[in-house]
Amino acid sequence: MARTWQCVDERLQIKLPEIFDFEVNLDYLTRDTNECMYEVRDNHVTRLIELDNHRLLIQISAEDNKYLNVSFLAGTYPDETLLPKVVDYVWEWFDLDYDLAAFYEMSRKDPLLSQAIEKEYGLRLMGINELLETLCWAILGQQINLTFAYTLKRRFVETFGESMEYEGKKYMLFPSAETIAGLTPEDMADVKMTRRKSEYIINVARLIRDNQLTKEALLELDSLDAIERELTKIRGIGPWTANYVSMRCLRHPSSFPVADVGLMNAVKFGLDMDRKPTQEELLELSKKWSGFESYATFYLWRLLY
DNA sequence: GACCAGGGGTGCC
DNA sequence: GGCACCCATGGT
Repeated sequence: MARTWQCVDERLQIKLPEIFDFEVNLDYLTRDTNECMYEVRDNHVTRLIELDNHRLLIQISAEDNKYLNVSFLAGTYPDETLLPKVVDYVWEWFDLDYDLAAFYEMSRKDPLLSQAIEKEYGLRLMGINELLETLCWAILGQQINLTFAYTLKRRFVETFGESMEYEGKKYMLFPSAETIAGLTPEDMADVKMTRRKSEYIINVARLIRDNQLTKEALLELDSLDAIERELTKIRGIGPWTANYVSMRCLRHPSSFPVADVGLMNAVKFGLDMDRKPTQEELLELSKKWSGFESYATFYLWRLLY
């Protein structure tokens, strides 16, 4: 979709696609109060990003769900040449390319998805633009409850990430591949993730630092199977993590983390079952969602909130 | 104090 | 290739 935007008084105004609800998306962003990568307050979201070695503190709000407005805080208004990249960043983060109408049309035939859509109308699959951050988040979150996962991420980011202060608040950048690649599991002991996870994360950071693993190369692959094969070669990345990453970062439409406990619980809740569905049952269900599995998963997760 | 958590590796057969 | 077992800590 064409990206229509303009710059007015040092503020970017980005034209939104037809189906979009900013408040619903902000609700998603506040799913855990311990989130450390951005701050949601007074109907806007503020975060620190880095583009071409420039740090920008951006604040995003919406205008009638017709435009997103992006302003730059702390004197970080960039050179004009960087503005299109800010638009790209925001566009990707909010997944504004996705054809929500097509997903909704498919979902209306499915009672389970229909209830999720009614609850979350206008939600887009809020992503994680950086491959390293997505992989670290997925790995550290394996097999622990989400609340604890957010605590681990916060400790990790606050210990090893850089930040910018503005009006008494600290805005964090995720630690760089170089930084993480230089760590040892001992360095990460205070973060209190398992030693194994520390090893996985350091290894992934080294692959990314050395350009052996890039988002661009993964995006070149022609199928979800190929992405899964490539990612699961890496220690600590199994089918769940590969699908999670392809969903949140690579934006593949058909990612489906079948082993996901949250997804199982959501389906159990949505179908009023007295037990969690098995992976086989989930796969059977997902046949109806072919081509839309990523959004189906994302919307179903929201049933639990 | 048990049971579970947005899994994955390893070793055994 | 399927299965049991381990990781290891915190939330409920």
